[in-house]
Amino acid sequence: MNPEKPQGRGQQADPENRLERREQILNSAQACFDARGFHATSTLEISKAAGISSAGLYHYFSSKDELIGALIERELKRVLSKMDALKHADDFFAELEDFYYQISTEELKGFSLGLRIESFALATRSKPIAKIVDKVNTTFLHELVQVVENAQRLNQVDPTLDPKLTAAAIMNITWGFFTQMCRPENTRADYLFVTMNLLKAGLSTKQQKA
Amino acid sequence: MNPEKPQGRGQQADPENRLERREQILNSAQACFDARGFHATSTLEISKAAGISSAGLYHYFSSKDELIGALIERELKRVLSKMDALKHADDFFAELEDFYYQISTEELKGFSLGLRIESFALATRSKPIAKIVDKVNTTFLHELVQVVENAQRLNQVDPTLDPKLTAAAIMNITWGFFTQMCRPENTRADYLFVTMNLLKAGLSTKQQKA
Amino acid sequence: MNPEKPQGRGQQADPENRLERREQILNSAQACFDARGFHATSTLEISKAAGISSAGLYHYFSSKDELIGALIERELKRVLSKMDALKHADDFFAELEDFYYQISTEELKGFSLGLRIESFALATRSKPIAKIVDKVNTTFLHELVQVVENAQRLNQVDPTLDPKLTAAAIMNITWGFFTQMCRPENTRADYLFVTMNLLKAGLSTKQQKA
Amino acid sequence: MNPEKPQGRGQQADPENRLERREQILNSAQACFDARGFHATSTLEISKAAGISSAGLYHYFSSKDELIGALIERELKRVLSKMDALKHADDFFAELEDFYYQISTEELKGFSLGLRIESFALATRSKPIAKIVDKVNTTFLHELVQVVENAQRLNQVDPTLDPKLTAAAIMNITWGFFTQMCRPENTRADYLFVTMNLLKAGLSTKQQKA
DNA sequence: GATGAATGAGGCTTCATTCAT
DNA sequence: CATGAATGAAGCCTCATTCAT
Repeated sequence: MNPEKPQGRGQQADPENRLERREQILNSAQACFDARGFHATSTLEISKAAGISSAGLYHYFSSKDELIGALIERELKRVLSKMDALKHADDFFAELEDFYYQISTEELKGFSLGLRIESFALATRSKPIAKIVDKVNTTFLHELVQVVENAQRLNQVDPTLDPKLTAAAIMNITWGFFTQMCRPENTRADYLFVTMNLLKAGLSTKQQKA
Repeated sequence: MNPEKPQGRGQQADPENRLERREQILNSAQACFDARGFHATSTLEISKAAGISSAGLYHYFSSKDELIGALIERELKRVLSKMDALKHADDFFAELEDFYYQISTEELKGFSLGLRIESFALATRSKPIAKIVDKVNTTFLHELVQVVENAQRLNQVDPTLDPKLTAAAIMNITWGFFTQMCRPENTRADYLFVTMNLLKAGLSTKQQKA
Repeated sequence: MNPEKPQGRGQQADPENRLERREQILNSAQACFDARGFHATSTLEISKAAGISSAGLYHYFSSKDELIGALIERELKRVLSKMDALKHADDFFAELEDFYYQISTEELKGFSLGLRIESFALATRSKPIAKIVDKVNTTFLHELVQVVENAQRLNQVDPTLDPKLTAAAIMNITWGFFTQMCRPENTRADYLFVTMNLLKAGLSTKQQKA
Repeated sequence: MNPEKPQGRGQQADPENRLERREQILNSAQACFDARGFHATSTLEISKAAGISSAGLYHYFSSKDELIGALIERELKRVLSKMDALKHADDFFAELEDFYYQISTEELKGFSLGLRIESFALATRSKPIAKIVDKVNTTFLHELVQVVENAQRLNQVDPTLDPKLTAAAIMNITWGFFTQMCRPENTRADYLFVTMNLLKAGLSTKQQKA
């Protein structure tokens, strides 16, 4: 209203601006959570990191839990975007390995592995978070089904396998990999190798009868 | 007065008594943690559940973290004791499936799966807990190696496989299973099936060359 | 509603207000400490006396120790302000006697003598407090040097004396006086007399050679 | 009673033994207090250092405050014993300087200077401790009077001075010295020099009219 | 929309002391 | 006399959230 105070890029009720700010806050929050975990990070820390007042946070998120939920959901989108490559992969197993590799080195710039596990743990205790985590998992699983079907079309994954169960198998082993990668004593190379071996042995089209 | 309950104030010349009491506290604590998680359970709750004063807790554990650590360690022992069956199994895969089955139904009367995941998450944030979790994992892995070697001797697991990497593969998939079982939407039967299939396909002795 | 008391919740755009509130808290804290000592006064007592919640205290001071430190520092300023009179005194010894008199009757409205001694005792045990107490002492000593130099210029204090050592002597005897005044059985008049005599005998310009 | 359990040097109701044990406890307590101060030292620490149970402590002292009181009183005796040398000194000022020197280097093996100040501070807050500290001071002052009278007899201290007031002056300056010595930034040599100078100037027999 | 102040509730821990044995 | 266990009371501090401006 006051032309003398345009405050940066405008701060009016511009709805786009609002979303942008929200995103910034999520970024700051993610950095804090990554560093110290959900529980150990206070809303004050987050607001400071985001450059707002602690009350300001509540204009964008109605509670800390909501913020965490939003973060988990956003993270899903980020991961899903990486799945297109998988869905249209020519070499399914190679692409999958690359996917694991990226996630475990956090090249995805998303959640740290620790936060991923923490989300799961949190879901055990908080209904709202549980809802979101479940939704994320369902979506992810659903995508995996498509990935599997594509790989079956290419005859890289055994076409006789049930796509849903196969997706579940991948999900299973993927989370196992995440879990193990959380402990720094575990060597990534080894676990990546082992993980892929298991998947190849279990899923790939058997060629012995040719 | 009641020789079965020499508790209350005063000295129990019996050093065994102390350990027993400690164990009782661990039990109460486990129940609380199982119900509400590590973070949401207060030391006051635990002490109440254990029938002591809040201060009394600190005669047995020097901090909440130590208590949690002791619990995690105790849990390891419980699980390890179940591994003897695995080590001397005649039918490795059948026994393993039973092991998973038990753990996922908590027939082991140990940690809930949620707590297992929570331990992992906690380890990411707390050095002391990390130490204990790592120790637990190392021990568990070490036992798995022996389990694998036995299964190889029986020619049920492919003898050409490296025992250590194979144990890691089992570890990986086991934790994946735990993780998935934490979400009630996931059907145990399905995941158990999928998990076992993956392991059988990946590890069992190939007979195609006969 | 009352423009004189814009307190309560909400933002006081006035940054001065914050300092004022801080000062109020310091006043309340000082009263409590004076009455019961540093250790025996709880943060709750202080906050009640200041009319805030226990948590509110921590908006102004990050810990009880910091509060104590701030108090000690503030006290220094109060005392220093009284030293101008000394620095520009026409009759050094008379002015000094008055200074002692004031301090020992707490006309300075500052720390009670007990608190002064307690600060010293605390400094022996707490590094942060030690730092502040040392700074206070150094400043005080430094001022005393100037006081001495002025008195030497007036030929009331022997000009051949080393100003620094002389200041130390005054410091020494001053603290001795404080200490003794803490015990109510000691008569102020006597000790004031004794203290001044010692100082006069030790410091004043010798005239016997005239 | 049981000849099989003579427990070291006998533990029967031997009253002498009791006193010995008490003394041992006082020693341990003093060490703890010296290291951490009265407040920061817990009765548990003391009992551990003394090699008794925490309940055992209460067989010898009815409370922590009583223990502290006993310690302060014991300390007085130790210091008093060092005053004989002063009372019969040939060279009063030299002997006094030595006395200061010893105390400030803790060659007396008694209280640290910090504890001395702390005692004073404590006396401001606790009636029972106040009583003891006052008694200690009175006794000490009384002894000083005799010391002064002796020095006057030797014509080293001006015989026209009132012995009581003179003793008070020494007391004053002594405590000032103690206080300053508590802060490590203050050089002992300087303060010792200054202290002695002040005393000599203020108290010694004036010879200018000879 | 934004803020700094304020807070109720609660968390973990410590301590001096007592009691039954 | 000696002890280990037990505890009530309290202490300091933190946090998610709200309110007045």
